[in-house]
Amino acid sequence: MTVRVRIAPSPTGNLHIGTARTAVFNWLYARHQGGKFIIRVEDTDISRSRDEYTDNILKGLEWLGLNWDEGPFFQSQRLDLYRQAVQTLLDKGLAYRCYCTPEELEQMREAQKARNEAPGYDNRHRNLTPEQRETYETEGRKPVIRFIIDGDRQIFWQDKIRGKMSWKGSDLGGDMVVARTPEGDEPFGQPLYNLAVVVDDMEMKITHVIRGEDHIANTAKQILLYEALGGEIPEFAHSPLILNTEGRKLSKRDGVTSLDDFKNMGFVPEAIANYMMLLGWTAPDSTQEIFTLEEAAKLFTLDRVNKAGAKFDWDKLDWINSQYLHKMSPEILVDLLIPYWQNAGYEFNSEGDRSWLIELTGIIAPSLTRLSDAVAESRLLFGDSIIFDDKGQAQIEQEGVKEIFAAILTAIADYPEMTSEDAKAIIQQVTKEKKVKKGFVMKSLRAGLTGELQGPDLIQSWVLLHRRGWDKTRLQSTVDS
RNA sequence: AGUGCUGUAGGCAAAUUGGUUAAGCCACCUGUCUUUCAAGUAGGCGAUCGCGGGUUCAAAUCCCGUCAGCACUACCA
Repeated sequence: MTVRVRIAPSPTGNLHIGTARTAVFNWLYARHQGGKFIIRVEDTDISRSRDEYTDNILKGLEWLGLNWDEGPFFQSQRLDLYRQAVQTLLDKGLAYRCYCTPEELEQMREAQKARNEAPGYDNRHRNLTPEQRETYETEGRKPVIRFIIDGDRQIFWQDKIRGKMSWKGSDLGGDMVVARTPEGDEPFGQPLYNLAVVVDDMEMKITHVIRGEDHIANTAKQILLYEALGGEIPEFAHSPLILNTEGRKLSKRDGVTSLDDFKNMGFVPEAIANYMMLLGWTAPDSTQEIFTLEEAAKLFTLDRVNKAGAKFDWDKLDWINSQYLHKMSPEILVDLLIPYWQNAGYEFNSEGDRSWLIELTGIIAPSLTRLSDAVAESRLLFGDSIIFDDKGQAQIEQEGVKEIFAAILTAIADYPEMTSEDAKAIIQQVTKEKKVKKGFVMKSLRAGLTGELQGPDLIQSWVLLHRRGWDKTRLQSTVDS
């Protein structure tokens, strides 16, 4: 039997980080098993679904590296299938028309709440007489279709992550709505989520449903639907949720939750995918944490997925991201950095200055945590002028600094092309000549060159500045001041 | 309110399924390197395994009880 799993996003917003994590787990499982990873867009709620979100979700999954084998399929194009299923349920007497109005239902729930009871439908229209039905029809009331849930039924399944699960029918909130109120003259309206999911999973021969634990209650309802429709019940695996710092389910309200947000903050897809898989899963040897999707796929099994929810930890994500940035070659990293520099308005030509930019990338790479850090890390190395911070300013105002700079300016005139060795030699020479400590020269030079007292390696920075003639303009401005 | 799930250091987590001082990573602290910072490297601090009983020579692991957190209870997905 070939394993077939799916990710079923709903296009009611941009790709959410929780959806991305579920997608990662599904992808890893499919690849580990040599199975198929399928995408199905659950857009049955037409009022909330939008094409731009679908686009965003698909692009996001692609960007993460989660290539799929089938789809994307769209539920909105498969409505007939669901309608047939609803009709089947009706024909078999497993579903019925409920004429309750939203107001009546609301009243019922409030009454239940007042009595301190769990809210749920009381199945009041399950056994309507033909006369009652006729009355409602003539009143012009349009029915929803409800699927009968046997309160005495005990539903079991063996969850691949949580083990034995058990649910009682009477705790499912009453007979469930599977089709909405019809808009026009149809016999029933838009089929709903739980039904569509089951119909699709049956039809697409999904073997393993891997999803978040917020779907546990749905599972019991869906199993009943599988039985009613005569489908083979797949395996279920409910992963823990991603929690915010307060320990609640991460939601849009927490601000940064869409994959785009993470992308814009300077995280690379490899790092995000890596962190996502670590949220709940541990490799067999339990010590390795840096994995590409392909590496993890070789080791991924559901029984090593943890059951407890995991709080999202920015520090850890940052660290993982830095690991990827640090081992990336400058030739590749530079292309990721260029947009940030452009955005910052730095002075360069992405083609003409490419080799210079690659060199710059090599210098600042070790200090990058996020791509966006490149702006601050390289700020001191762009432009013919500089801005001094307090410490830098204090340094160049010290006795003898201008003379040192003048000597250096004289020296570099002899070096149209200056190497690191040349730079060191110049420093050595000036130190001797001015009879000062080498540390003083270095510190002053750093201040005169970058305006600050700390930053990337001084020699390398200088060589870089020299190649664009900015060391001369910068030092000269101090000498002239 | 019901139902379900979960509970190991600040965070992520492991523990060959009862057996020596409860792994590892992030964060934090320190040394080292670089005459700067970061990175790297070496080391360190931090947990009476939610709590209370019980079984046992031995329990994070088994049993009973208890508490807490979260999720779900839509004509959303």
